[in-house]
Amino acid sequence: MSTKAEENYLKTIFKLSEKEKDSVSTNAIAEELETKPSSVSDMLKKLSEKELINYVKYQGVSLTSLGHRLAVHVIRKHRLWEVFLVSHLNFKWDEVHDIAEQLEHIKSKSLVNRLDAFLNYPSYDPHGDPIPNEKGSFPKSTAVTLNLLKVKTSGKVVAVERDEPSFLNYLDKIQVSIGTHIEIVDVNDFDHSIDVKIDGTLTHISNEVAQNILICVL
Amino acid sequence: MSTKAEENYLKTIFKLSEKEKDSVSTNAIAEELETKPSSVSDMLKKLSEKELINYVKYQGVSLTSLGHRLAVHVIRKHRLWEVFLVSHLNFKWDEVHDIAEQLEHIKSKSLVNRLDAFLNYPSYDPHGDPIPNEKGSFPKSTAVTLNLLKVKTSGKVVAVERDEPSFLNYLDKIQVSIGTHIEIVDVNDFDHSIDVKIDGTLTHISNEVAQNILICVL
DNA sequence: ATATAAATTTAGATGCATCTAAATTATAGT
DNA sequence: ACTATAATTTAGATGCATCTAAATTTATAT
Repeated sequence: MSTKAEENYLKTIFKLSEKEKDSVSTNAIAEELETKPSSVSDMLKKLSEKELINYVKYQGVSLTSLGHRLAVHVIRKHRLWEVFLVSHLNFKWDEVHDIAEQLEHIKSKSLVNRLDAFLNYPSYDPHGDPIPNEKGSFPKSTAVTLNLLKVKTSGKVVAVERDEPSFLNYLDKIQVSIGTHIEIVDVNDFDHSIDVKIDGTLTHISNEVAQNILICVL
Repeated sequence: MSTKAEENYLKTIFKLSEKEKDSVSTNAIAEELETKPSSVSDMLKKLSEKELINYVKYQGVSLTSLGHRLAVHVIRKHRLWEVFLVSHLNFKWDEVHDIAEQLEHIKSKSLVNRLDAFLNYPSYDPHGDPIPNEKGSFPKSTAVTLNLLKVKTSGKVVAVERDEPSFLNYLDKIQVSIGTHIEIVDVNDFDHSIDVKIDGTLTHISNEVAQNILICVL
């Protein structure tokens, strides 16, 4: 049986593995989990003994297939609970992350799958993140981040890559949500910020924000 | 902030306080929580320092008003989640206790109250146990345990006092559920077992089982 | 009233998850 | 190739929740 801390480490390693090529570094994990590298070392040793990660000292880590399965299962639970909180308890999309962080660790063979059925097998959570099915496979998506689009192209927001209320509240303010249509009007070569048209109104968006908005080009 | 273990101790002390007159003993808590009396002593010291219980060494404990509030709040969460599991996720009444034991520890200012609203402010959980409202007050009930009824009296099952699947499955088998009408046909003076009529069919019930079925006399 | 039994607490240990400080290993620049 | 710096690991400590074994207090029974 896995502890809450172990599950959080696996989730983090999974997340970092998507960006970084092969192996994930101790420091990267420490930063993501807001803990000390020495604590990470301790935990990596334990996860390695449980055969949840491949770990060679000083060389970084990767998930074993067992670890990968567990990580995906925790992510599945997190995202399904987020759907429940938003669609049935009327939470806003910036309020659900912290609660889902707790709910994702509830252990029950049937709870997740019944919740999934109750919610009608959703494919995406309120932030547009894909929800793996019971077998662990994710729905396919061909989205690109907003900062990569060329002038005059346009598309629909399908997901955002950050959960912090500060980010989500900013999106609310500039009227960006899942499904919003965005057109690139101009790209600033200096700071890579962009001018976009959202619902007919012109808005200026920094590169950092654009990097965290996923677009499906039409 | 209270830990899971602390909350479980408070819940247990609350439960035992209902039966026992004034104070609850260390051994009683240990037995209920399936732990050692020495572990209980340790925890009582901590709960006392946090002013959640009144504790005098060797004299047993009682909840302070702060401890009482916290215990009732955890019970509220437990019972609301049970309602959700049965009425929306189609769990059976013998399957929900263990999951609710985990869900009751989720911390969020608004989650409980939103769940309460979503469920339409239920007054009783699937086992007939009263659900305290946001302020902590329980719905009134005038029920008595089945073993106390006289021959020829009858009433409706309003609650059961145990959560174990073995007990609940037995009730399912003899067709007893919340709302079932029961009539006392005969009382056996020797072992205090009773003959009852349930839905027209005669059934023999042991005193121990009868002690755990709550009846509202008609 | 006092010995014996029962209940309770203390002392000392364990496992988990974390920390700080120190030691070790890897990496990058010249 | 060598050294400075960065990354990582080890050593040793802390707090939590638990345990066993031993000591202490309370209750009981003659």
